[in-house]
Amino acid sequence: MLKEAEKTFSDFLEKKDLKLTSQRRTILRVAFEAEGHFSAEALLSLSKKADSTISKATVYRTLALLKESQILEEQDFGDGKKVYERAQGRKHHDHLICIRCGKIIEFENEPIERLQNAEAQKHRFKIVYHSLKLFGFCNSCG
Amino acid sequence: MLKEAEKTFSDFLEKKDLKLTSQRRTILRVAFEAEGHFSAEALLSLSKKADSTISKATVYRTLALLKESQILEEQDFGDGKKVYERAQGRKHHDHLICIRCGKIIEFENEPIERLQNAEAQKHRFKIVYHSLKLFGFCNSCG
DNA sequence: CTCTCAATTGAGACTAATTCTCAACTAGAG
DNA sequence: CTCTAGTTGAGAATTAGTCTCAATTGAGAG
Ligand SMILES: [Zn+2]
Ligand SMILES: [Zn+2]
Ligand SMILES: [Zn+2]
Ligand SMILES: [Zn+2]
Repeated sequence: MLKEAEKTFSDFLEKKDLKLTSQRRTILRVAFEAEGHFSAEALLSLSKKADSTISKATVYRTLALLKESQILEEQDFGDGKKVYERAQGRKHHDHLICIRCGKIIEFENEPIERLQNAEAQKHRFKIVYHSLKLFGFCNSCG
Repeated sequence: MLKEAEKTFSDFLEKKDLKLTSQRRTILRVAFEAEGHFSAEALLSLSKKADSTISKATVYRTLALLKESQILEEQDFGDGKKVYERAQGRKHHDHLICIRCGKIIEFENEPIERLQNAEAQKHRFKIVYHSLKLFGFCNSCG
């Protein structure tokens, strides 16, 4: 999993004449070890544990590259900071977000995806990406 | 339309022991005259034309109240600032957003709404609100 | 291995949307 | 009219994210 992502990332960087630095390598690895959805701030803090000299600017810059290479995906759950999650090698999914406890539930729903495409077609619109978020109360917070 | 909203707003304020001030009245009226999706900044600028003493803080505070009373709905189309649109008296809809020209297309899709509810039920989750945004290229930007 | 240089980095300044503070002001009940 | 809790404007504060720039480094050429 990580190996594949490293390959994807180095190919991506090479294609853009960018360099695979030790900082970029570290941040990618740390992002892969992080579970679920993590913020830039959390990634910075975890990355510093592996290499205390890694800076905020580099984490943000690297996140942009990981997003562009589709290794990570950016999500905005509406709490003022963006979060990221692994995308490469995973199926697309959407989210249920509990507005009381913050719990995130992921789901895959092919029929919805198909209807979204049909709706876009109706407007002669080409979807590049989409975001479906259902906010409310989870089972425990109901 | 505006009359109904004024009634909703004054009832809402009364129920919360808040006052219907001239600033709040002005901002509500200006929001109703504004077409489509507008930012807090745009609403401030329009409100100042009606009453030059209205401040940024009051616009933000009033927007929060209009949102809470469900007269307006807040949207985040991902360009760094939130936008608002009339909600009272309108049907729920979701959005197609062109990532080249910024055009917003609204659509209503009952089957998708039903599938969302079914998906939530599957997780014993109570939806309070949701957001479905399809980003891509519109007809003209294709 | 060394040279070279464009790409990269860390530190911290900066940006911009939104929120907060507080003293002066006012809606509206009585 | 009076009283007072709620409201206001001005600008400071907050904060996620971006930018600047001098020093550093990856990696291809020799
Ligand atoms: Zn989806
Ligand atoms: Zn997810
Ligand atoms: Zn919807
Ligand atoms: Zn809309």
